[in-house]
Amino acid sequence: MAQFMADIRSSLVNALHDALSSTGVDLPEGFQPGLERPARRTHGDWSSNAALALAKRVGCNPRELADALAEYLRANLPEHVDEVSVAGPGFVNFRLAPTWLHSVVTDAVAAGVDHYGRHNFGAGQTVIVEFVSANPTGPVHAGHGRGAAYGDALARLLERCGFKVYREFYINDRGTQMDLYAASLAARRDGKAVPEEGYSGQYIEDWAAEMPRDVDVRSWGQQRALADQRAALALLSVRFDNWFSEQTLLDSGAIQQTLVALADAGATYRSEGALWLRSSDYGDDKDRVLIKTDGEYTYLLPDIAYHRNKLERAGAHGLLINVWGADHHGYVARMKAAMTALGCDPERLEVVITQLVRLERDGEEVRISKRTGDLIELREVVEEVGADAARFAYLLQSMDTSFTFDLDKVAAQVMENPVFYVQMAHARLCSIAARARAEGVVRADWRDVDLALLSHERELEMMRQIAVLAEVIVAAANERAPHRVTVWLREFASTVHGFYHDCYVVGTGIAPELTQARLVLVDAARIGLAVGLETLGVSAPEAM
RNA sequence: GCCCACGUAGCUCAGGGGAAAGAGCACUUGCCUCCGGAGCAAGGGGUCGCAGGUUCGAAUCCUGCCGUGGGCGCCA
Repeated sequence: MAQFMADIRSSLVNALHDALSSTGVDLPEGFQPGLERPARRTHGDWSSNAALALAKRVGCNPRELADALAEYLRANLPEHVDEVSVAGPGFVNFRLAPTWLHSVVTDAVAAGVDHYGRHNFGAGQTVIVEFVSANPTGPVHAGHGRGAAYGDALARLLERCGFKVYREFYINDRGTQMDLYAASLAARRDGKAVPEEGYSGQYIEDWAAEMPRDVDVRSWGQQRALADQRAALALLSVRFDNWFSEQTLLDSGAIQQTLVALADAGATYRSEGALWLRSSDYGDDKDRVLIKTDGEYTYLLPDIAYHRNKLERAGAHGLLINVWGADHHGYVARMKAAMTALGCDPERLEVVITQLVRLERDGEEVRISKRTGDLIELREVVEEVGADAARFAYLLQSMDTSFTFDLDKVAAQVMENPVFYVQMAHARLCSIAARARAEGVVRADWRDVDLALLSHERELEMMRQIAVLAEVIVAAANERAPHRVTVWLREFASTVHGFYHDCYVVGTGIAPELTQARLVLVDAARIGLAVGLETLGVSAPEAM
């Protein structure tokens, strides 16, 4: 599996190193020959720009250097390499032997869905991924869905890379917004107008109507909102390991301890009746208030205490990843400043900003507005389009782009909807295997099957892409970019449909040995699709 | 005004130092004796926002400008 990929890669890098030293090039400190997959297959399976990068230093023509490297490499062919060539301005291209692809297939089949594309470079490291963290003052809306799908997919990717991951939701269950929320609920229950700056929206009416008379409004309202959020997120298959209450930080004294720690660090001062954090000493634009003149904490102070708590739980080498909406980006500098003031490495806190979501229905924009109360709830979105389609749509693009979620298109169970295209590819592979069973084909052990029979371009392409998946998972995890997996899935599904169309597996005209080889390939491809879908948290149905 | 992200095909978006710019949708045209046609194949469609710079090489990195969205609270 990934083991093999690492091996082919390092074997090529080592070979390039040897070739370079044979030419007597004196290499810059720590030089690593570049090795990448060429955009065009005609350029080979792997390509190195080492000659281009070093030509100037050596003082010769890049082609000449590339020729010298290629000559050495041809005389000392690394394993699985069929051909070494020089092309373009001075690229050294490697073409691999089919044996390489055969091991890709057997690795995938041997590893299965649970182990293929699994890596262990994260072993021993804890990551706390905090996401959604909506206020407990109402339902989660469609915009939260993006953070929810993203946070969970990122967690899954990190888990596949060996990290110990905690999914965490921070509950702002105290402060001004909670007061306003409780006041709004009480007002509507009593048939009065909601207070100024209060919460309106239909859900306030509904919840106020179902609220018993003799309850603590705050507490009841909070439980009501949390239950609703939890249920809506569960509909999207997002579950948290920890729902962390801000109130517990007050109860445990953690906030007081944080104040003391900040004061000890000389990072606070009193001015104009408030307590300030010297955040501008630590990279923020300005200083920030921690305790208001009325004695109440700002949002920031408990949140600093919370991050301190998380760092402690994550351990010495632990990492915190926060997923915040674009409307919170201005908050990043002050939180990092606070972490720095407390003497911890700000690098251990990573904040991913997700750009906002635009909703469309029938090509018309649907406003996600809290003020008017006509927000589209996440629950509505999931109920309308389904959890799989919603997640796939949320994870289709980079989090850096604000994207348009078209409810009609995402809901459509048709080919133009990528999630069905990908799931269909998986179902088709399953149906081939089922067909083989129904036809009474006895599957040989994959170790006894001659994979050299797989020579159709569709088959070769499938094998190459299965190999790429293992790298895609690493890149997606390291770049915090689950959409890389989504992109791979779409491309791979396209190859699978092509294979399905061109390469029959069972049938009267198919040689039994070829059927066997293709059944193994079908299994490997099915595993690839299932692994990709699993890292996104999208189901891989056997039939549709 | 300052800060962040984005600007790539008609639309939604990949690619984020390398070789001739990609996908899906939409449009045009082919393909069902046979594992599900919910599919496959072919075609048209681009000054990669604009202008400089760095580099052997820039859609990609840097600077400025223009445009879009978001932020700039003792709200969260």
